[in-house]
Amino acid sequence: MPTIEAVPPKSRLRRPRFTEKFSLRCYSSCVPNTSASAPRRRVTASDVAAKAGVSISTVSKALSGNGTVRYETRQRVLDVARELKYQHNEIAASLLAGRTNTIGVITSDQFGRLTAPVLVGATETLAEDELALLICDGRGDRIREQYFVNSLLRRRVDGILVTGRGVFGRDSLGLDLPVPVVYAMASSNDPADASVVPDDAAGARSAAEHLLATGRSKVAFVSGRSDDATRARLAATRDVLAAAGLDLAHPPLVGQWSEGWGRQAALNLIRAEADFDAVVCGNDQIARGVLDSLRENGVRTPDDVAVIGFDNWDVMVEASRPPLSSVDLSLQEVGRVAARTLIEAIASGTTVPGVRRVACHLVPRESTAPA
Amino acid sequence: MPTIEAVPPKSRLRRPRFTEKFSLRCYSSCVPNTSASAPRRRVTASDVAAKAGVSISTVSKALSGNGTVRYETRQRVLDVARELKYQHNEIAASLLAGRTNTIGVITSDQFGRLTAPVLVGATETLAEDELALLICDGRGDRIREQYFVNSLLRRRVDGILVTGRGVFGRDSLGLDLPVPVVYAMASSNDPADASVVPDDAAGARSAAEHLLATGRSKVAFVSGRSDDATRARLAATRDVLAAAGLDLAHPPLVGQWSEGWGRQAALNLIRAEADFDAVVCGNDQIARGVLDSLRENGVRTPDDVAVIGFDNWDVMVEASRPPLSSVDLSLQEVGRVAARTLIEAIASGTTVPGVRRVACHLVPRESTAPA
DNA sequence: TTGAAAGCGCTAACAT
DNA sequence: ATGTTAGCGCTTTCAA
Repeated sequence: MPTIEAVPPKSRLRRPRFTEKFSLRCYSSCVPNTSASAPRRRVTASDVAAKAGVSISTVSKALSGNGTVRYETRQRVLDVARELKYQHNEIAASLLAGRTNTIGVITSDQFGRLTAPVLVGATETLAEDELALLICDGRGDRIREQYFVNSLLRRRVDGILVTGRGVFGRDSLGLDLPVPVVYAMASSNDPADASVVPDDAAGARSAAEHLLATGRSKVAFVSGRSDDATRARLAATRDVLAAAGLDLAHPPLVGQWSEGWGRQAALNLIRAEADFDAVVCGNDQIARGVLDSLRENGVRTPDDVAVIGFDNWDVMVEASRPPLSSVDLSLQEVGRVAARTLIEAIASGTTVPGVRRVACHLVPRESTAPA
Repeated sequence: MPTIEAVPPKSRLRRPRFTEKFSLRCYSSCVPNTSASAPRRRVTASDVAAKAGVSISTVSKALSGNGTVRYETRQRVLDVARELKYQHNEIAASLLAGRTNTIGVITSDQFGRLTAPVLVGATETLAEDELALLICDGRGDRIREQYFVNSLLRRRVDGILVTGRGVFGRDSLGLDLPVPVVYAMASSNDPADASVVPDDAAGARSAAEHLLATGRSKVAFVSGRSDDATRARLAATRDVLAAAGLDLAHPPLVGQWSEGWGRQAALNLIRAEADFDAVVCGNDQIARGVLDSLRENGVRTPDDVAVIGFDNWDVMVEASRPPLSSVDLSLQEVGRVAARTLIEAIASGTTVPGVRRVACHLVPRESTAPA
């Protein structure tokens, strides 16, 4: 006979509070919403057991498919569960399993243009494995990050994903964390960490090769503030040119990551009477500025000059005149790879260190059509 | 004497698996990552208790500040906890408290331009109350949404936030959910639900008033595909004009939400030889297209024609020539209000139904400077 | 095939 | 002031 529990639903009027005022902030100091009317009682396995006339453990077995249960019994349990709208309590299960099937994400860039696609890729991959994402916005602030890391660990996440907004190095969250950490679109300065970034250099290489292949040879380079990404792309561009016995048609122009700077840079090139038939730009905004400025100064694209951007940002490439060729950083793929890396680290218990580079791909459009 | 538990750490080599193949999918079918090396054992309150020579409940009291503990005892417990790097297990606490301090978020728009700011505002407000966010990407697909709602409920979230990408109505998630639901930047078709959206009409009104106040009187209207937002803005614009004894200078032009359409629409106005001195645009992209097209056709902004957009999207307003005046939809504030609404609903146990409209604010820039 | 019992890590009455 | 005890909802030996 199953235990029929007639325990009166113990009303929890008051949410337990922590008011830890001492140095060790293990707990959260909590919200002042004490008003609470008792939350609706949820159906538990014991409710199902009672109604189905079996024990709780039989319910567990029937629902999980783990133990051995007679066919009819299982059917009855399933029916009752459905009828009662029973929902498995994953919190309780987590407690026992020592695993929450939850990943913590710390962004440095809220949900910016760079972070968002990474997150989309990651959520997708994690969702396939039924892993949920707990998101925190670290804003690139060490204090906030540390705070959220602790918060995530207290919630017993199985792993942590840190997203950044560039390939440049950032401080490690630390190696002594009890769960694996993977950096996406950011690389940790600590070589023992695992990071996933777009392969900027390869992207720049394919851009330069594309230009050469479509008959250009006098390439100019315009980018935003000098950083790792700009350096890598510039070096790669020069490599490809050098391999063809060429060099840049004009010293690299480095300024802001904006359309305004793109327009200015194009003017500079024109005023300097530089002899160029192609411009590689650090991002799509710069490229668009270059395009506009060239057009307004009587330089035709792609007839006279080819222009290529980075990011393949739909809003920019489509609105450009002509539509802009661009190097897609495959940010969603970066997110997916990071997620898979994390999943594997969790499964294996060890993180394979190092920087993984995800291939970029060139998306040719009219702005680099052969002259 | 405290119970000194010498239980050998039961290694959990295998993650418990569900292979439920029958109709009732209460549980997840799980990931095939069985390889697992045992996750590092975490420090528990009982470890702290043992080392501090007190009982577990004393540890709880000392750490939470709830019971009464002698000063020295508390200090000792705190010291040991810090030394052992004890981290409060919120999963266990949740189980008992019947509350997870976690909110589920279902987006319809991944992390698009509209959803992202809403999310930023919401995360901010929720984080202030130590609430975490579990994010799912519903992609506006009913099946996926339902799936994620169940997933969130199994994880026992305290409430659900649904974000959309417009003020237009959407299907309700249902009213029989055990936790409160709030719709942000989307309004549920069910009047019993709580929704938070930007006050589009008021925004359009302030735009029109701004134009009149700066000496314009012949207003044209260009927007994207006809929807609730467009209708509300158009009606509001007409109201303001009517109140001044005016009407639109040209029938409204409705097309796509793109720069290309903006350029086309401006051409249409010019070719139709419409007599206009201002254009209200449905979003910043359209406005920018209008600006570009006007300039390229010898119409000066703001001298001849004022142009105003919607969204106040930094990338667009700053790159426009001249910088674009725009109605900011206050999306972060929408997110914040939605979060607060949800927090209150959770605290009170009842959701106050209805649509809350958040004020928009006009950001005037050069494109509407007095002629 | 099923159920009783122990326990995941914590909290909260109730003793002492 | 501290400890004992009884759970929260679930899984999982182990016995029956």
